[in-house]
Amino acid sequence: MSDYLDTLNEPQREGVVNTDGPCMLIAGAGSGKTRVLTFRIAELMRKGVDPFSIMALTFTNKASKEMRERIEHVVGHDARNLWMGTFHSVFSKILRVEAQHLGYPNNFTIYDTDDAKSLIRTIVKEMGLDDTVYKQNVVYNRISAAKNRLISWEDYARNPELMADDAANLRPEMARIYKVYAQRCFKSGAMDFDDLLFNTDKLFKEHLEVLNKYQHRIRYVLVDEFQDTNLCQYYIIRKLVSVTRNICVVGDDAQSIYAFRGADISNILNFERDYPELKVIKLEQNYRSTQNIVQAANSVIKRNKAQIPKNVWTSNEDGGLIELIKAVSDNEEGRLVATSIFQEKMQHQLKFSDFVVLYRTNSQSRAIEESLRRNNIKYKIIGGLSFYQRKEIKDLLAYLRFTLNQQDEASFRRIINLPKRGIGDSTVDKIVVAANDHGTSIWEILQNSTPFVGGRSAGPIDDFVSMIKRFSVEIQNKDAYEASFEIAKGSGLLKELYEDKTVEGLSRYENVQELLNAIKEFVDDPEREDKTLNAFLQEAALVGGQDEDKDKDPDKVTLMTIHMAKGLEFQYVYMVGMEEDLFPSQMMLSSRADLEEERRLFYVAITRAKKRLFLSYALTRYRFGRLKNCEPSRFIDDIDQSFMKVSSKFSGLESSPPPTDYAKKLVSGIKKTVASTPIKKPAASTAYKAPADFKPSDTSGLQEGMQVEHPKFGFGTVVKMDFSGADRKAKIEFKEAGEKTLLLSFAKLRIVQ
DNA sequence: GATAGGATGTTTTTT
DNA sequence: ACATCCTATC
Repeated sequence: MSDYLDTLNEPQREGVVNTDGPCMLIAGAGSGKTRVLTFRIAELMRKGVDPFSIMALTFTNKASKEMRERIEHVVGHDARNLWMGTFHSVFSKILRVEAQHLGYPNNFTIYDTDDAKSLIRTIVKEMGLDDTVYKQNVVYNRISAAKNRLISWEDYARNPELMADDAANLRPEMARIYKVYAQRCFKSGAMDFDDLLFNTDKLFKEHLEVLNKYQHRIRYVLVDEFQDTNLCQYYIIRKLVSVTRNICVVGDDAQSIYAFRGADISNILNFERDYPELKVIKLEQNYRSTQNIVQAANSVIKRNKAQIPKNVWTSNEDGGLIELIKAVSDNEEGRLVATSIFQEKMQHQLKFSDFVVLYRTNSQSRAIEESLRRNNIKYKIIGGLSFYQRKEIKDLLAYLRFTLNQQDEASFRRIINLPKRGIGDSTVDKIVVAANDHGTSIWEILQNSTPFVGGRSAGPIDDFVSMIKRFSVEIQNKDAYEASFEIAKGSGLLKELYEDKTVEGLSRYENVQELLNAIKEFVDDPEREDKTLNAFLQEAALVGGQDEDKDKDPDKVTLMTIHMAKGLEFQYVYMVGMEEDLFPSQMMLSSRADLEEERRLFYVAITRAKKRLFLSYALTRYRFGRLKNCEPSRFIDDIDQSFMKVSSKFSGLESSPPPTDYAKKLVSGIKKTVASTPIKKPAASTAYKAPADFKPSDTSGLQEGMQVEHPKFGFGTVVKMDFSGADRKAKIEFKEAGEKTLLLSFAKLRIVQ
């Protein structure tokens, strides 16, 4: 534990050793900032600082988990006593203890973005407003931005600037929606993600004795990815450290890519104003990338105006030049990337896992996936829906939440008619309106619903109420797992999913089982103190549920958006879709600030690469179902051209080029015209006749990319194998019948090749 | 009150 | 292209 200082360079060492007073570490890409942060915490503990008085805040669960592990590696078991976690989880823990000061119950519910948006939608409808003007996304973002800037609904309504802005944008009722939304959340005993921070600030502002308690309890605060903090987060930490002034923030203004969700880069740019005695340390040596990559990245970022001057350098080798790949179409782009990956892998004896394909938008993954599949290159996609966002999971969680908190309107709306029990939307609206009119709660109305709803609904409502009451008893008498299991059964959710024998239904059933397993694991975890269902729900709400990588084959090419790649590194990086309007996104062209954020995003993409970087663009691309002509991105020109070369072997102009997709499209277009009547899919599936000698093959060795024949659907290609559940599934793209997901234990498949 | 088919609106993402 | 949401219909 004593020798870690020897492994650091001078600025890193300074960042570790100067533990007291305000400190800002400006950490260039690949400069080892996480190491500094972990060693700094270790150093504090070595000096005898109680881990209970150190708070380390991150933005993602992944980052906090990683940091905790690294610290534990250095200081051992004591690390678990640190206040360490995401902003949201750390402050929701404080709020759970102090909720009563704000008039909230201790078991308040946490609304995720979906819950919040659907509540907003019902409110907009209820107020009789035009939901094409007051779109849920627009309203949500507006309210969220207000909370991030510490503007309460009261402040909002009396802020002339905001009101004028809303009036100018023809949405004058925004302030009223904010007000109703805030009140409804409060009445529901619920906080959305922004409330967790907004209310923490409110708590500290309005209850100085509480603030004082935490100011003395927490002596050191460290913030990772400081460039991503919003005003609200900054105010909270500033209040917390105002006694000790022991605040250390780490960040890189060049990698600030989250302004769209409230991150305020001025926090980092103006930090010194609040702390004149600030010690600024710059970590400028890059240990990750080659000379060419580091310098190319520098040449890009220097085109931005708003930034802290720094000089990122490396002593690494020059490395290969950055290659530019031109393609005729998005499909050809995919193919060229796949070919290049294959060649580079062979030539340099690399693993698939050394490669990443980055894109600006998720929709770009399709063309890439297809070509990787065709070339038998294994890949995985990071991102998309997380476990806790699936409908069936949210449904069961809503039952659990409502059983614990019967004021929760969002959960109530979700489960009242699920499974179908004859209580429709109009009845639900009547109940909610009655509760609001009488100044009472939904639950009160439900228990005596006859005066408010049509006679037909009264019976089912009574049944619902007694069911929830039964569940409440279960929760008091049983542990979280057993109670949840009873609720899943008793509500009819499990039964309904069990009876759905489609592949999707099966996987939904398995997902619910998996949720129950997670609760069991939670209950059985000997390290956990609070094993209540409430604690589980709080945690579940705050983990994005990045599905753990328990993949048995880790050697795969990674596909993801640039945003997801932040903080990661790969030997080879393919940045695809380098086209105007796509990257930079057309929506980011309106202001200089937006374009600069987009350029920082490009900077992040470049600096993920350790050895080689490839950029590619296509001249045509399908977007929103139409073929579009594209121009190369201006960002390509942002790179100092001395670090680049245009790839000639892939330019499609060589002697025997494979037929381009463009050419294929022409051909298929001609065929279509000749056939003149487009064949409808159902007609096609009946047209196929299985040969008389059809014999199903043994499918135990079935793999992605294999060609198969099905007695009903005809010929197809295996697109994806799914081993996650008890039953193996295969997603197959049939030539005539389209894409189907089949259970291998049932499906009769003949392997063609 | 349930359901099927038409209109609609599409960045990025965490909590 | 595609998913989601709303509306017309049973």
